[in-house]
Amino acid sequence: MKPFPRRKSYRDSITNVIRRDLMSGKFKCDEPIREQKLAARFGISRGPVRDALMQLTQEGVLEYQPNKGVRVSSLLTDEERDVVVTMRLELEKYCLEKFIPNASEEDFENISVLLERLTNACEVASLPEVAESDLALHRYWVAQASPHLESTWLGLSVRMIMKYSRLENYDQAIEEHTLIVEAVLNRDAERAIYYLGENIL
Amino acid sequence: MKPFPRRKSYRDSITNVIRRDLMSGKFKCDEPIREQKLAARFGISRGPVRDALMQLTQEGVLEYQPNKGVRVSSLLTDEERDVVVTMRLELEKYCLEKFIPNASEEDFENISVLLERLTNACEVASLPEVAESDLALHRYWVAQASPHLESTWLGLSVRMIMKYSRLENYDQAIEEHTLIVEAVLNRDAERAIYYLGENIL
DNA sequence: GTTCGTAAAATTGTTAACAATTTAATTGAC
DNA sequence: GTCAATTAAATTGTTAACAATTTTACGAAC
Repeated sequence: MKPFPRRKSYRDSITNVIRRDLMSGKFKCDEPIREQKLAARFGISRGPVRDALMQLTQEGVLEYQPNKGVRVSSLLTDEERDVVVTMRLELEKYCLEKFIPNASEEDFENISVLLERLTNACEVASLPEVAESDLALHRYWVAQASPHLESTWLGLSVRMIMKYSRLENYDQAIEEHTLIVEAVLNRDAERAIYYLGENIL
Repeated sequence: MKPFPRRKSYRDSITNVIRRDLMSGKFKCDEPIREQKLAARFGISRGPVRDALMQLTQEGVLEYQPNKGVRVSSLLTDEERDVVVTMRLELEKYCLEKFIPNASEEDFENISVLLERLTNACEVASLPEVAESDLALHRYWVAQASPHLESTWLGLSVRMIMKYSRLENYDQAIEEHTLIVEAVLNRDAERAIYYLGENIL
């Protein structure tokens, strides 16, 4: 019943928490999500919880039925996942191309930090942490290059990860992201995009 | 102040109404959207209005700032629109390929009706109606082929239309969609996809 | 025991009141 | 008159109560 720590708005905070739970498989597939339960867990009322659930529904992670609430969205088919991967790649390629030439030293600094966070998470082999820091790294250049398309990107990426996460191979994840980031730091867009293509599939 | 007609949930109804207003340019760009005003207009409370605004935010049509509400989202750049077009095309191609072989007679019937609705709207030259029936037609095979990705598709499509709508050329719209639908009715996926590519750009 | 209908419980949908925050207006000093 | 600080208004954020709907539990009839 302890009140949830409030950074900005409940909405964003609990959306992130629930999304992380979903990505790390804390809920079974097709399991219904109860507003009351979450509200109690976070020590707040149902209002913000509804907001969060609705946002995740729009991201495609949850499925909504009127008067019946939301359930964990059934996973994409292999074909659908392929389409999603292609779309995400298309979008993220554009973002990298746009981002790299204009990136500042501060950007590089931030990216390095994010890469290190990912590396640490991989070494501890904590799936939720890995998934989150993986997304956070990619998200950085997406947000910088095209804030308009950030939420579109997020929806694609989360669903990609939920289908079957290659994140199990932690060493490979470190390797791949290190290569991408190195290319970015050298402002070598072509190579960065090449390694991105290797990473996302 | 008359109460809004309720088909299923307020949420969906007013989301559609507001989206239509946005697509037909009823709100200026960057104009703030006031919850109270909309609630009064629909004769309901702020709750469902908030839901609708949030959904449209996730679609990318509105922009949200904590404690400041939502504004009409500034339009995509030309580059961003190109990316969105590519993504939508990728997604819709997949849906057509999936849909056409399995389509039933009832599907064909529904599609014919939707095409006729679009044609009528074009002849009356009513922009909101054209935009809506255009989306409704495409949406049909997307929903049939991949309900999982329907909301993703909708987000892309609405933003595409908002950027600059080629819908002004009504005769061309009729022509293009007639060709697509004809190909669909003949179960000719290849041709349907070809004309789709001509239509979406 | 099964099946149907009915009542109870649980859950979501909506509302109105209140709290917190932001924005606008007012006042005062200079 | 300009600018800053303070106050008032407007707006969003949150909550709790109530309404509507769905799900579950319970019996009665057969």
